[in-house]
Amino acid sequence: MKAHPSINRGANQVASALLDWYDAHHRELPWRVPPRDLKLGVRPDPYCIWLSEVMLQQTTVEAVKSYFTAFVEQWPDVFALAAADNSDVMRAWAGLGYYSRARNLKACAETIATQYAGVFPETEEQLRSLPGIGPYTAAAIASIAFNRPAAVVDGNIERVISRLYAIATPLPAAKIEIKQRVTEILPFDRPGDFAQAMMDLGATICSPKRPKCMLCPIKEHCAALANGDPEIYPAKAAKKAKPLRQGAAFIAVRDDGAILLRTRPESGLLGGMSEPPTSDWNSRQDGATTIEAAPFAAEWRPAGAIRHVFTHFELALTVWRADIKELPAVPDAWWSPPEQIPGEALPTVMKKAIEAAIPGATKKRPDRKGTA
DNA sequence: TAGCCGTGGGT
DNA sequence: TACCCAAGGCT
Repeated sequence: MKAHPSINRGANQVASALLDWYDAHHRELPWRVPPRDLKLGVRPDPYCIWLSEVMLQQTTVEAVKSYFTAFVEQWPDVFALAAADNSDVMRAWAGLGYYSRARNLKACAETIATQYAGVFPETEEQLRSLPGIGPYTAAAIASIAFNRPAAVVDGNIERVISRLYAIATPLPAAKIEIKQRVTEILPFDRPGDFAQAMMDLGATICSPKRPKCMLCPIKEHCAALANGDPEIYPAKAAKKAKPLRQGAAFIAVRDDGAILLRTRPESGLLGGMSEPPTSDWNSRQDGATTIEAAPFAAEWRPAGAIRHVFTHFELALTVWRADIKELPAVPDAWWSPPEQIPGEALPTVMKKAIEAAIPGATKKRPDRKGTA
């Protein structure tokens, strides 16, 4: 048999050992076709691979599972998703975070349906041109869905490779060298399984803290382990402190328990999601008087305070409540009845604010008549 | 290039 | 508690 096309023998040994480990120890995931089924000729559904990869961007596997299952059930293929209402997609995505992903997901589905006749392109270059698909996701879809030899580099693989070769250059500058190393050891017969094997290894063995090196299938090749301290890789630049922003949220409650909601602007923080009226989040440092930002005059009463940590700042919201009898006209807002509130496109921070004023209001609960 | 963009779980 | 981190993309 001809030698493997990889450049050096050590690289071949890494890929071979990793694939053997993957065959025996891979994770079972709702969107994954396991190696035993691939060998029987089962092909992954590109729609499911794409959907899962977008959901998994900066998001844990455990958080994604239930969302993925719900999405596939509600929208079984790219045509169904392309035909969906934007508001339904945002509601289904609520709680998963990074909401531009949901907007790009819908836009991508529409492009695939109309410009690609519902068939996903197979090359990295074509995939990369679609909304919400960057370098990582394009390579992941090309390799996992279409078994093309693409160099997949995510956070797991950055960690595995930087340890394997003891790369001292801090991220993100090290990404170029890391991608080159992945390209060198990429096995051309099973690129999809190789990418998933690297990610499983990073998630279960080559973890950020206290890696389980004794269980690692490629420990014999690991320069960081040989040097004595794998945990110091990957090197990263220092992080900046998060500023604190303050504001107020106004929970207007109708006689029947409905609350007033509005839609946030399409772009920016929590873009396109729903919320109770809020002040701006930098107007004053004293939350006690932000009542001036209320959407209309009423008997606003203090109803608590919440804090929420975003990626680049922390937010402290003073929550106000008013029980409304004569309904004021508020442009671009609507009254959401109690049974609809749990299904609204409410980000977690807004659910916290509502809960502060009306405990239990955002929780889904079984029908009382049916569970007596 | 670096800031913006969520959330929940682990330590 | 405070910090880190997760199958990143966009501007």
